[in-house]
Amino acid sequence: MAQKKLKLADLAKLAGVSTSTASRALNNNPVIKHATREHVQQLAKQHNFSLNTAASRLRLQKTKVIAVVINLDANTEQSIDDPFLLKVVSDINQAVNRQSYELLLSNSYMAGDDWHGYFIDGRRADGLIVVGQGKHQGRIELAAKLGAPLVVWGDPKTPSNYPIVGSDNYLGGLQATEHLIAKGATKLLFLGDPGHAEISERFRGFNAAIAQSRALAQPQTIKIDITSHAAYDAINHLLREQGLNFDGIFACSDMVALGALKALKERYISVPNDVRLVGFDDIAMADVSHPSLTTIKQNTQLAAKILVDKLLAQLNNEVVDSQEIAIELCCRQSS
Amino acid sequence: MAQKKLKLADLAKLAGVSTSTASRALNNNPVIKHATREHVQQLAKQHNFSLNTAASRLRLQKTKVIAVVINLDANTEQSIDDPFLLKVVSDINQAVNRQSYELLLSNSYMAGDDWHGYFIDGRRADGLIVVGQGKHQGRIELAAKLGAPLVVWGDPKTPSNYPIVGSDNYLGGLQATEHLIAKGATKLLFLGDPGHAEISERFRGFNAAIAQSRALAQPQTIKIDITSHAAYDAINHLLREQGLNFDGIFACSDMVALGALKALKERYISVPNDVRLVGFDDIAMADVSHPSLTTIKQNTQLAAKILVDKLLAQLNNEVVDSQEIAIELCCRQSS
DNA sequence: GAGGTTATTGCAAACGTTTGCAATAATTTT
DNA sequence: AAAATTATTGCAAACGTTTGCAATAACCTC
Repeated sequence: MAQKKLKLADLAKLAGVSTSTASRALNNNPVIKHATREHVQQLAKQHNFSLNTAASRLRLQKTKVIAVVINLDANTEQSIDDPFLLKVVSDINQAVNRQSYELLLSNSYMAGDDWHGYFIDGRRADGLIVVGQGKHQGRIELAAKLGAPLVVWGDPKTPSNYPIVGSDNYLGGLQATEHLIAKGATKLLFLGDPGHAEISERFRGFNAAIAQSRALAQPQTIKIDITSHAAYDAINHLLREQGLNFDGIFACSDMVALGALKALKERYISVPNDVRLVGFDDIAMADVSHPSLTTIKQNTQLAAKILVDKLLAQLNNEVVDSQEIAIELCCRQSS
Repeated sequence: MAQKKLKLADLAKLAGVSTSTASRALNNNPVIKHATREHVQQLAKQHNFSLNTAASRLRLQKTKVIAVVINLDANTEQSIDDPFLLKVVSDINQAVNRQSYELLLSNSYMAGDDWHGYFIDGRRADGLIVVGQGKHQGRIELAAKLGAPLVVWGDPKTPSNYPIVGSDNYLGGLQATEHLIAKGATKLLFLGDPGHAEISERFRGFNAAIAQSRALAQPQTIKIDITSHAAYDAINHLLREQGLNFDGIFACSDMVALGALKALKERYISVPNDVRLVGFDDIAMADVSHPSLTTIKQNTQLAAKILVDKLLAQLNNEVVDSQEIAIELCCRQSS
């Protein structure tokens, strides 16, 4: 029970070698004789020895930690509870671990405004992954300018002094809308908040698809918070005020789509017969919903891997660029 | 741009005081004259100074970090993607931050089997919150025995040498089932995996409710992985083989319930008219689904706060017990 | 078997804080 | 105004690693 913590010097004494040798043995330094290395390592295992990372980090000046900052606008309802964001974090966690780094989960509450100071100078992490571009990029820009190794999940088309990884939102919006049109929709509705960088790209794709096509009614745009609740309310409101004056919805996220779907089903408006509906993200619920949701799938697993790779490349002093991840239309029952 | 990192000694020199004084000034040590403290702090702000946490942790022998370990059985499909678990993690994150601790997100992949060694001896964290009791408690028990400050999200009724915080699963199962019966269900079906500690309690409640009641058919139990997909398959299989031989389902989680719901809706079985359905958790989707899902709400926010409080109490050498969190029946359209 | 190489180990310094104790400066008491 | 007290500050050690360099041990070569 809770015996005194073994330090490297103790382990070395047990093995009958110096601390330096023990250190090198544990780190598989090839300069150490095979036999002694084995001996030390076996002893370490036997006594459940673990290095003091605080000391190690101090000495090495690196932490083997990557901080993930959830960067949400204070004035939006889209929260850390958003299933898609959580999925992104979870995938990043896996990717980080696979590179044997650890993940410090953080948010602006803890980190304040000077992320470089807090994480990098403070030696809390070697680099930052920022999830969520937000509407204002000030803090990210600042951290990047101060030299923080950093990579952002967001809209890759945004000009920036830091690399951004994210889906091809424009193409996603375009394909989603083309799909709606192909399925016969003529009166289109966009549901989302074009104030967000990523969503504005989806919106651009939406408009481009409509411009390409002929004989379509003027599309409607409803600006709402990116939550299912806001979508539900918005659709209810629209139906109440103006009746069913649309036959195709491109929702900026699956949660938004599902909120809209609920409002439609409650009024016995058939999806996809009366209204075709396409979402964005491909969260788990898209497939479980009934009707299942046609959506633009974001490959978060691949994105997570690329985010981490790009961050590690920066730690390695390489220069890296923004990158777009291919999206994929998942055609299901709602369209 | 990326100038040399300021260390405390440098800041002290700037302020014209010794390192000790600077240190005390930054830590608001009352022994320091008010004027000098202000001076040092203002200088620190001005130069974006941050303490090197590695050095600080080494000296103080504590990290101000809490590790959260996602503890899932290797052989189950329920994954880190489970929306409910992610919600729990997210709520813990908030609670941890509110106590000005940081959150190290981890899993068995990184931590190996000796959590005490890895996190505590390794000075990666001051304490552990284990999310998910799993089917086997070996690693948790071991860590606790070795003296790791630790608290578990799981089934509080499980006898253990460590505190467990979780919902009153028995009562939840009981109330859910009583509700199904009150709504007229007579042929009940339990959907889940009683091998899990928490779910076995829900199952016990399910059976108790049935035992209390008269004139009910023998209930069915289908053992499945805790995923919507498994539930969907199971219900489909059951309907195909035996037809509709139940009129009430208690699903062990909302994801399971939603999977079941989809299978039912695809065969035009009315929920709640033909089959009443109750889930567990109250994830965001429960409300968005159509029909919306009656469920047993787990108060994850409160639970997170309690988990953190109990952990900090342990760090303070207090002895803490397991604790049950009250659940609440959320009656919606599916029943 | 002496001289030269090479393989293996150990010494000691450094990473940047915090803090007990001693030292000094400021204030009060007599 | 000297002595006694108290309020501030500084010195130096310690936290536990890692690593450049020097030292030793082992092996070759002729």
